[in-house]
Amino acid sequence: LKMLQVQMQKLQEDNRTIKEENKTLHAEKPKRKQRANAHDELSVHEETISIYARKYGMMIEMFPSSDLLNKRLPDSPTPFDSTDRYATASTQESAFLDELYRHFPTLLHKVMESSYFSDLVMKSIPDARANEIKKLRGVAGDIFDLPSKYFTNTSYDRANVPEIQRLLGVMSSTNLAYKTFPPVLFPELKEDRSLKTVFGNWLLLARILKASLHGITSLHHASSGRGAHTNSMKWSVQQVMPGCIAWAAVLAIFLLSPDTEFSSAGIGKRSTISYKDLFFTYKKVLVTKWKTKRVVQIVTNIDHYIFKAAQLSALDSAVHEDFTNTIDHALAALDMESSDDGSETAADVTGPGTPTAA
DNA sequence: ACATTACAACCTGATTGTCG
DNA sequence: CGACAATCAGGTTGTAATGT
Repeated sequence: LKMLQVQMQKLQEDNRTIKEENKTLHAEKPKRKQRANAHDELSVHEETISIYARKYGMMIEMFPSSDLLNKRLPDSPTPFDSTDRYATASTQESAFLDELYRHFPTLLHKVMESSYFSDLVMKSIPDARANEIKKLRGVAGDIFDLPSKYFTNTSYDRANVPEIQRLLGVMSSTNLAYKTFPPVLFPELKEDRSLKTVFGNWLLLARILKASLHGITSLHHASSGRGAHTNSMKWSVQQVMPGCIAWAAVLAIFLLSPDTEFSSAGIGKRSTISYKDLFFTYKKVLVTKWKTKRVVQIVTNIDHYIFKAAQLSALDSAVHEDFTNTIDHALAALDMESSDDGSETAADVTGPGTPTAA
């Protein structure tokens, strides 16, 4: 009897502590309810924010830091496309905010300091990206002109495929040293230390962007006009921006890498590639060189491939490529016409603006 | 120190929605 | 209705917290 009493006492004690614990747990639960209420107030904007966040993640910034999203726009911000954007940490932040506030419509500006906004943006970006990656994996074979089996199975041993090693400039599968500017970014895979021709393989980048913006079927035949809205319609995109070219370059490398998933932290688990750093570097190069002849040329090519060629009548892909070659050559000949504002930054005006071979 | 559980991030297949 | 893309729900995987 004594033993039972002792046991009973102990059980009661346990029960009390459990009840206490339960109380604190319940005390924390209402927070979620409150959040749900706050959610209701702001939820009118949910869809709008989500759409713009998805676009933002692809066209502007792949890896925004969540605390910067809540900052107020400075009175006289550094313009997002200013060449001295990257001069100091504070100009970078200022330009980031300038770009952020230009991207999201004025209607949303008052909501942008809430954590509801940043949470939603931070959730939407990887979500949208996963969607694009899935689409791209299906057509990666066509994009790279390689067997599609390399890409459809995420854990295919890409590290040991010689063609892919060549694209990434990796010598052996054991020594995994990835470059910031791998050969795949250069025309005819010819690396150029001075970076004069970087992003010169515009066709690859254009294919990636076209598949993402106009749907994967747009790669093979001109859209027949029916079907659901594509990203480009929902976002009303008419031209490419530095951010999305960098986005395409990063995704090209990711698709070739042995990584099986694209973490939102921006580091490849297997490859240890820092996609975040790559994106930052690529965007920086593109923003600071945006007005140079070479970059203007590349951007014009990409814009034509994605936005002009898409509207022309149905052509099968072989004819289609001949056609883009023609455009390419014509543009190379006309060169100056494509950059009517003409102002080039001091650096990188050398070189005869050779046409990029396709 | 190791095993287990809980949870979040991500991917995928299935479903839903939209257009001509 | 057919074709297509967006979205949802469920499964998988990696990881931090917790238990043994």
